[in-house]
Amino acid sequence: MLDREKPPPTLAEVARAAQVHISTASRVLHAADDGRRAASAATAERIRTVARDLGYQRDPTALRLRTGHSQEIAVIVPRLSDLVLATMYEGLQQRAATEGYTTYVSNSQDDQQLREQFTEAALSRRVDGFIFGDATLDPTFLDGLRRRSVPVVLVNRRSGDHVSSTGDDRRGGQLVAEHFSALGHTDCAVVGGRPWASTSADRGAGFVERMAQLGHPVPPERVIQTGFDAEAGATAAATLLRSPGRAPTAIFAVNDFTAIGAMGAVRAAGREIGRDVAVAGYNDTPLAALLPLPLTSVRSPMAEIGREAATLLIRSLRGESVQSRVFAPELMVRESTDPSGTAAAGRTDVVEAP
Amino acid sequence: MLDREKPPPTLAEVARAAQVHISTASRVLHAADDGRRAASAATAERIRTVARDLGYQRDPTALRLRTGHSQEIAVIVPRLSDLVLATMYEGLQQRAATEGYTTYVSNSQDDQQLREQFTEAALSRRVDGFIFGDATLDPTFLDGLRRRSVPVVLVNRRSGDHVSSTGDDRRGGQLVAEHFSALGHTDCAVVGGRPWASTSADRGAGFVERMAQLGHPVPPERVIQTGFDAEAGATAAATLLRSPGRAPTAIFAVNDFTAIGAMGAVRAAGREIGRDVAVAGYNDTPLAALLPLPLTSVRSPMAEIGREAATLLIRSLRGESVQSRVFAPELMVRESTDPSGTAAAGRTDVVEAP
DNA sequence: CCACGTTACCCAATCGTTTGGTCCAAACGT
DNA sequence: ACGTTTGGACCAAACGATTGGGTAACGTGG
Repeated sequence: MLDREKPPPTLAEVARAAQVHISTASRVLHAADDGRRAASAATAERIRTVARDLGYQRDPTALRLRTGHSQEIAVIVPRLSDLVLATMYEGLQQRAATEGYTTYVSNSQDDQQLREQFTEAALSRRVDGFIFGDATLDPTFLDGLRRRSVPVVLVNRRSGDHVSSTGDDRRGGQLVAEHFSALGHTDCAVVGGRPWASTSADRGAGFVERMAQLGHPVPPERVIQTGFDAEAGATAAATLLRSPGRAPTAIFAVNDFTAIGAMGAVRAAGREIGRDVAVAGYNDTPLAALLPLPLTSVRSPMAEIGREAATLLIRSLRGESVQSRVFAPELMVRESTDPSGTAAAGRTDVVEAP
Repeated sequence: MLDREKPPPTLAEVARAAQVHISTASRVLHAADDGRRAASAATAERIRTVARDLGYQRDPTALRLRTGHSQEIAVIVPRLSDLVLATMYEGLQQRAATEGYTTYVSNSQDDQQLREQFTEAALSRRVDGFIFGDATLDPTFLDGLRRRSVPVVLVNRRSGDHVSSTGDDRRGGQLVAEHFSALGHTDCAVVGGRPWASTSADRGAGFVERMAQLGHPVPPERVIQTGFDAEAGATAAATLLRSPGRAPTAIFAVNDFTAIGAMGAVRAAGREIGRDVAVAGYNDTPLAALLPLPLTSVRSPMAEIGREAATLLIRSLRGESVQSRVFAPELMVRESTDPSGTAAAGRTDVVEAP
């Protein structure tokens, strides 16, 4: 119970109260050098009780100044109001906290200038390492940090050969392709995302590649990358639906928000979702299952991906060598692609990834 | 450009290079005492150029140790994956950053034990102040912090007489009541929220109170408080729709996520949203307008509310006296309550709050 | 009785800043 | 011409911890 009125007790006060030297108290309370040089059992116990009684808590600021380690991790994400990143951050923050690290987070909005600005600011605050959730496929910026030997781990998006914790996006795209194909769709489209984000790029590539293998190639003009929000999905889908020639019968949106936008556009065009046009999303956000028309989506373990990112960074801060982790996705089939529940033989719930 | 290989230059190195005493350099570079005791113009300029050339950046850790101010703000929210809180946090973090404060955030999940745990942890890290986004109407916990003279500001939810930055939730509920009443609904219900959260309590109270004034009282069993997520909205709405007697013709969900859940339940019950049952939400999240069936919702300036919370706390840290801010809401009418656009005379967009 | 290894401590330097105190010289007022 | 102010700069003591380097006291084997 710290009180702001009178400042918290210092190590010196504890030492005085226990009638020992401050250094002895330090060694006893935080036996860094495995207690070899600590005090006798009796003295140690006395120091500990005094510390407890006084409510002593080591001042982290002084510790940092002395040791040079801030025990802080900077996290940079495109937007925290993106549920996917927020969830990953929750997992990451929780893991970091249990390992004694505190995290603090900034939104780069996928803007290179803001990204650099936050990075330099964090560096000047002497953070121990970084977790980037906003990496681009072009690793130039990250390579620069590596050259300055700044510890970095990526989350959600991969880039170059930097260590990352991600879902298997290519596989996720393939799962959707297999599902669409099984439902008999031969004329498909991909909406949303950005070419420089590995998530959407890999999801799209996996989808297109598998579709081609299955004999139904997706022409380039059927891949419309407009962004990650609902609005992006709406405009892309609207474009597809009024394109010359046959409109697609199935749309793969690279995340649930673009999927929701796409569903809106489908409905606005007077088509029925699921029946006329199938729509699938990605990430299986909590909303997907609860939408007025439940959305088929690829589930990736977002919190787990976040936790792993924190673990990877902390281990690499300890000098261990670490390598990227990739998490397997699952396809969750729902009415937006399969209104009558035919594909999964009457089931509308989990379909395991192979 | 800091490099992790060789440690960044210290003030002492700058002073040596500029041939002045370290204290002179300190005063010149960070004129705390309004420059009265600083150096001559020539010396000052010399020190500044040397500092720039060496890439000097003041070590925040040493600063904190010396001054006792951490320049840090702890933020505690129920869940960062809740878009509303995430958006407020974005605004708050941004404002804090421009004022030279860094923020760090934890999820309490509305659990009192976690809340206390995070608070004590932050206190032991010597944060300068707190912003709580998870306050309960019962101010006991916050009163305790005040007694220990810990600077606190609330965001989103109010509590007791603690300083807060919130939307005018009561007024928002009234707006929805007026809208429903104008559409001819006499039989309404409220779903979602928790009795101990001022947001949902005030929204519900404002709605019920105005509805009664307008001659259509809402019976207590028509107010079902189940939580804040989509699932909560779905179960509450399902209960209402299969209740004995007449089912309500209009549902006010205390936020957009519960509204989405409620819409799902309405559809699952075979009723048409907007025509058979009107549904309104709260917060006007970006999704609301882009749903397959656009959702009527009360807009509150979330980012602005967050920014103001940061401003209030920082000003109170500076010793200024501050008071709570309440932001006016606007009703955004869309198809989920008004499918043909009659109410707003053909318009489906903004209706200003009076 | 002495040399020596242990045990159980204490001492003091150090991390990078800020800031009240001191001091000298130049400027100033009368 | 002589005290008094003041601008400009230096000195050194903090802030709260860690940690390598002493050093008494004590037991023990030769």
